[in-house]
Amino acid sequence: MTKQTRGEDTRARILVSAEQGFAQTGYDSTGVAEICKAAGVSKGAFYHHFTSKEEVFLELLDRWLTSLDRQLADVAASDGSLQEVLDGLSKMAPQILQEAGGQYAILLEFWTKARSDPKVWQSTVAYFQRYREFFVGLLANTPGGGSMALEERQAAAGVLVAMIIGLLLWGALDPKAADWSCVTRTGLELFVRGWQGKGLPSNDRKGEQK
Amino acid sequence: MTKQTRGEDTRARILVSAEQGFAQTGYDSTGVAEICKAAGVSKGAFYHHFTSKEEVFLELLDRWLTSLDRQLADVAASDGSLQEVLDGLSKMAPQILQEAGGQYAILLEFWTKARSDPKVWQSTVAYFQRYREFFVGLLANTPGGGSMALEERQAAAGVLVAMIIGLLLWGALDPKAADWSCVTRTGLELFVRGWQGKGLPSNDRKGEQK
DNA sequence: GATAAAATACCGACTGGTCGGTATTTATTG
DNA sequence: CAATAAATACCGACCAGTCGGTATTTTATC
Repeated sequence: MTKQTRGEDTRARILVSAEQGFAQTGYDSTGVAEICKAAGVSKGAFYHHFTSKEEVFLELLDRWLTSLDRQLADVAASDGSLQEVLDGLSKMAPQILQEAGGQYAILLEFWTKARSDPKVWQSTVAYFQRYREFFVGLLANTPGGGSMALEERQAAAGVLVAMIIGLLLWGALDPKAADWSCVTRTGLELFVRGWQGKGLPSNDRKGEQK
Repeated sequence: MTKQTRGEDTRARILVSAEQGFAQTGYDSTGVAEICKAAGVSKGAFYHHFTSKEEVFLELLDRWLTSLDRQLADVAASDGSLQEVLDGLSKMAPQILQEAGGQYAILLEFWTKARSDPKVWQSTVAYFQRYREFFVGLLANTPGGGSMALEERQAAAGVLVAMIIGLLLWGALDPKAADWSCVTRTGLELFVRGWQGKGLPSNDRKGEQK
């Protein structure tokens, strides 16, 4: 093993162990010593590759966001309709939510730390927004969606993102509380139906009561 | 001031300061000394009234859940329809979300700590479920809702709760990102429309009518 | 291609400071 | 003079980060 690859390997092992630690017990309660032990590496090696524990965290966040961007770009490039994209999301759901119980639990850590760390906050909030804007664009392509006021589309897109956030959080916290992929599918279905019925003034103003 | 009232006052001040601290900077980064200082109280007083920092946290959680139960009971007792209840929620939203940026930020702390503390986890998860079950009951009272399979109602109720969770989290994290009461209203509207259109195979299969 | 020099990867004992919690003392009330 | 409430000084565990030193690989020189 050449020197360089060895170094890269060590670095990678540290990142993996840190991610596991953060995901399982949180940033604060995961000590550097612990990470090192799990990675089979000394503290010296740790601080050889990273200047601080926080730097490790930020790199993990960065990697996560990058992969997210890639996924988003993929979906956006496919140029599908709302229905298609949400169907796609539906299909991705089981896999993502599967991981949510395990590795994706680090999501919670990102959101938690966003409160105290401005850098993390900015990144976190920014990708919420990015997702929302993405959906705003999508909604404009639905029948009647183009004529909708921007605010309405923004609000609806916000709802969608909030729903996804909620599902991820709840799913990560309590994977066995429900069949999450089923709930996700239902949520997206309801959303689409609600949105498509929005133009029509039918059932809302006077219609039902019970 | 009698001895007893003095004690109660001290105790209350500690709780308030602790809540503020936890909400603003999180459980871990809020030291006991800090809480005491904010409350204008000594460490001795703190440990006179509480056996540990964690006990304070659990009491705050307990109070929060109790008040939540009360609200839930109120709404349930009113025996309203889905529409009415969600309208009620819509009206409560501005107030709650107002506080979300400030005091309700402690919600995040509860959810965070739920990951590492089994007690907190149990409580947290339990009230998610309780809320969901509440909505399941409500959904049964909608036109056509009674005939719906239990799983469908559960999934839909889960969606609703997830949406609310997402809105609270996002709203607490970034109060200025949107007009949250508007987004909430939109979300509930979309949900109701989506749910009421659910029985009918209308919009997506073939034509449309109601 | 041998050898010296430099750079890189790594080790682990140690430190400085933080923080939850305790022990002891002092004040206040009934 | 009890007994409760509150203040102060202090302890010990823990932990992020440091530092002096070693081992291994690469580069330079002849």
